[in-house]
Amino acid sequence: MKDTLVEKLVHIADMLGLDRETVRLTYPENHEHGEFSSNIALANAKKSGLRPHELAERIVTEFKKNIPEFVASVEIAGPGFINFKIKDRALSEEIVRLARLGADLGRSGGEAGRKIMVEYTDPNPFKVFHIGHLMANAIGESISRLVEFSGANVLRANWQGDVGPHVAKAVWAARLVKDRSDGRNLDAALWGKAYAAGARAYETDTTAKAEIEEINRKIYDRSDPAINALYDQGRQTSLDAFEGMYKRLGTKFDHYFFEGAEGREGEEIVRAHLDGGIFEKSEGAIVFKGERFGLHTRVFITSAGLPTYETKELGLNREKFKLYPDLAQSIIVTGNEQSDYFKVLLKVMELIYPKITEKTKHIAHGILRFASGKMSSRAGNVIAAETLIDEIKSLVEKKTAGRAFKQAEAAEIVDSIAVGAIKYAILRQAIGSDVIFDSATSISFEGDSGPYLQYAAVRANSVLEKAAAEGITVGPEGGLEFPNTVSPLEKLLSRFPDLVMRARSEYAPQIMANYLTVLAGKFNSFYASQVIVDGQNKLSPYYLLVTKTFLAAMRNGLWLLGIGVPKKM
RNA sequence: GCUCCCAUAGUUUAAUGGAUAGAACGCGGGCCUCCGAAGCUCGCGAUGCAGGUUCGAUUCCUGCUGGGAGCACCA
Repeated sequence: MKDTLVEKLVHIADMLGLDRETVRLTYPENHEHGEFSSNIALANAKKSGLRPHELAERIVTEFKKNIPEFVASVEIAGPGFINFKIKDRALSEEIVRLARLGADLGRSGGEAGRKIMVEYTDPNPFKVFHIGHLMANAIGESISRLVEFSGANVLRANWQGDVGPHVAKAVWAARLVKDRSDGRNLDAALWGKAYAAGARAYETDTTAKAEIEEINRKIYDRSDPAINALYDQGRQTSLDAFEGMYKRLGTKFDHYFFEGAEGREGEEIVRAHLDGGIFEKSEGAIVFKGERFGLHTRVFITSAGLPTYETKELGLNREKFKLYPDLAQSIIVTGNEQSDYFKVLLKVMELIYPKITEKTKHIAHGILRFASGKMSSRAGNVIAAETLIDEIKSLVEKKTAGRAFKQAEAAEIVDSIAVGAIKYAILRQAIGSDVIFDSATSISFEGDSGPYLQYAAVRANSVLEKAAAEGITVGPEGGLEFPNTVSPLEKLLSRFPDLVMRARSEYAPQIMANYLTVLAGKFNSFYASQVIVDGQNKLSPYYLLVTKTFLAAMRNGLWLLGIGVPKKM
């Protein structure tokens, strides 16, 4: 319906000599303003030399010459808005149409054939998978799924620092621990502690600092068998632990890139452009002077001859397009503390390989902070993702204590609710600003929360199950009885496919999160205002059809946020 | 010091330059002999300050105030 109206308005805009780019339809907040609204007359009044109201009248006159069947009325309101009201019957029929789409509701083919890589999470082996990684993962996964729904072929990528000073610090400390513990291997948590211990020693102990720097070099050139063995074991242990976390979060990566490999590729690029005016030598290091572009200077090769993160990333981004020359877009999700760094990197990339750079997009997110409670962030205190999830899990367990679940399904339900609660808290607001996660009060499972959405979906599912048990059919497509007036639920539900596209094009999961919250509220009101499953009511099959469409929208909408719908809760 | 980002009810936040700034938590009322009350329903309550652009500014521009981040061999 929206597409048909836009098409017609574009046609009229062309006829009247208006800017067709200004043709946009919005959903008015006030339902008295109809289902769709256009400000085209306001936007073009000045250029056309007419008053907004006069221009609106001309447009409406043209529009009425051939009015689409589903339109109930067209009115000019306020300063010159054109408001469209849709027939209730047409909205009901739209719900029938959406119901037929089933699991494909919201999918479109606009980006079919496009290959898009999304890089996110990026934890470093030897260090803990912390809540920053959790946040990046939630956002990156949701963006990946939004892109996937538009028909593109998404390649999920993970970029991990398996070499560098942080690794040397961990290996240095691990060596000492191993000497004292019968040569037993360290698990992922101990490796995380080893890193922290090594990092402290590096700051305070000059002997340790020298040893760590030597280990760093040995890791790069793999010259010491004992170090190699320790390093290989630690790397694998960390990566295995990360896989467990991805499974829990519902992410599966297609590609793992490592700094060890890309660093060598990056070095070649830097050395190849050393005399080309991009890089220069300074104090023994090779640097890029960004000041001439309004940026800052960054080191690419250290005075010790080792590549820095920037060089490794230079290799990485070329490698992505070497692997997939037909990549249409490369999206990189990181924390916003890297925003300025990325500006420098993208400038260097633009100077070296402009075509790749055009297709590369950096998305920056904020950090997860805690207002109060035992997880409130103290300086230098890194919170493991697992700690947060377990904390929320225990809250969920308390909350669900009164519910009778089978032992086997209880664990799955609690995990689904806990992860859903955390993901929703991250995705409900605009990417880029910090998420304030108050572990004392804000993890309520009421109102604006993941569990609220899951609850509405579970409830809808239980209604449908009851109908099936009572043998009431869900909206037979021929001879379905429609109500005279449609509820706000159907109106909102009909926007779902359009909202998915908007969330995708703006890289904004929060558009979906917000929409689902309002939608769930409308369903809850719908549910409260009449009995849906009622063998005596001729409208019951229609109500069930609306419920079915609602559930499909919730399932797909929550899936786009990376949140599952439990069977019960 | 320089650069970037942010500022909306008590709190956490939404709003492709548009109409009466939308929610949630909290607070105060009402609703379970009816499909799951983790729900529904009614009420109170907000655009940091000063200018500018515009028919129209939470949104764009300038300054100020307050907060966060980054700025040479870390990632």
